[in-house]
Amino acid sequence: MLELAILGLLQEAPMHGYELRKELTAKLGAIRAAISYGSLYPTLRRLQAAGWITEAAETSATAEEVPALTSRRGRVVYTITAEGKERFAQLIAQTGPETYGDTGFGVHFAFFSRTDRATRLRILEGRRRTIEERREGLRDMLGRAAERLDAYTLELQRHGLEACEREVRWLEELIANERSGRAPTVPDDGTAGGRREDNSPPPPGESRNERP
Amino acid sequence: MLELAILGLLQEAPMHGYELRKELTAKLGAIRAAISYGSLYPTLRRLQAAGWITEAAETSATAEEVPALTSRRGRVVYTITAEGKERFAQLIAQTGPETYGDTGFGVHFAFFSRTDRATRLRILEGRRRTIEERREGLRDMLGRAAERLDAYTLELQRHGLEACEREVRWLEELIANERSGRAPTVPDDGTAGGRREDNSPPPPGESRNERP
DNA sequence: GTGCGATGTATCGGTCCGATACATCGCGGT
DNA sequence: ACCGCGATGTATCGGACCGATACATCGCAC
Repeated sequence: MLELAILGLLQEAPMHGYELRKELTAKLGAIRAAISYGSLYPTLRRLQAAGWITEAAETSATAEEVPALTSRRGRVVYTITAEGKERFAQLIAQTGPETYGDTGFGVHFAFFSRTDRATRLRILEGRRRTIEERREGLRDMLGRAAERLDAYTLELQRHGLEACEREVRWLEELIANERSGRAPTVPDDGTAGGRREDNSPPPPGESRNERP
Repeated sequence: MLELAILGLLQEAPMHGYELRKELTAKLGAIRAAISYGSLYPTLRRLQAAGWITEAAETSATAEEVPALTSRRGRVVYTITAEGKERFAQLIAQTGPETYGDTGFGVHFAFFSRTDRATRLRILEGRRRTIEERREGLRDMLGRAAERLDAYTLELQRHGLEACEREVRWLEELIANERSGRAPTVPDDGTAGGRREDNSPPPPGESRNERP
């Protein structure tokens, strides 16, 4: 999952680790708290070893006049390679069970503007199915097995059930929008008129593989 | 987290691994999908090594007449020890930052009927604070940094923000109920009259440490 | 001039997951 | 009468990710 997210972000611009973490946190803020460096750096190492990204030490730009002298450990800037872009396209298009879990779905969704519409629909529907199953499980629990659980556990289930129902409704809307070829619109937060009409996702057709 | 959940469940009855997993999944169904055996068995081993639980192989009850002959690998039943109960009480009462994360909070909440009221309040308020901070982060993002993000990411944030707002409201209700000494009541699902008036949590005072 | 918070890179131990393997039991289909 | 197959049941292994920790530099406020 981290691999996908990193590849996706580096496609927008080269970055160093710290910056990458901040962008990651911004983009995935709704999903997970913050990515740990204990995950980030080893993953960057792995991606570099695989050839998906290259790392370049940032030197003082002019020349290496004073190399020693408080050996400045410059920032390491990571850049995605052509193979990395291919890898990203492959990862973003392939959907498995983990694509529909909370984290997996969130990461995929965050890169929907780089995903073709067919895949977007596949993912949204898979997610809906997953949540519907979770919802049914909770409903069963609140029905049949209710007397085995204490009041607090029951309340937790109730709250979880409600969250499931809301998410299914949200997904329905997104799916309807996708089918009609529209951008994701805010459902209506009281003030009429959408948020902004530019920066909409690629109108139906292509999406990935615009030239570097 | 798993440690706490296992100790809590075994306090209700001795169980073998498979059963434990099912109960765990039932009790925490609203929080996480299902506990992996790859976590469960190693944790059980660890708990046993620490002396919090004991494991007893289940033999055929009558006698070991036919010991060989398709060596029946009986189920292993785990039982909590007195030290284990102490450990549970300690874990349930101690609150740290991880208590307020999604998983940590869910597990603690699921055992609220074994938690004293002061601790319940502390946890609910800590959780509220955590969610409020997440909410503020999302609001900032949707305000200041909105133009840097694409429409899909924005929509994800919006949905996350709404979830935060709902959870804060839910927590407010729970906190108010705790303060007034009432059990968690269903907010009103249309049909008047509560679900069931028995099995309410311990009225104000004691809660843990009822004799075995 | 000095402390201190933000920036920045990096490792280590530990928790938990997903895939996999293997064995038994009861039941329905043929 | 037999067979398969899904539920029950125990267990391991590699890998992903986290939290704590360490260490160094920069800019700026006091």
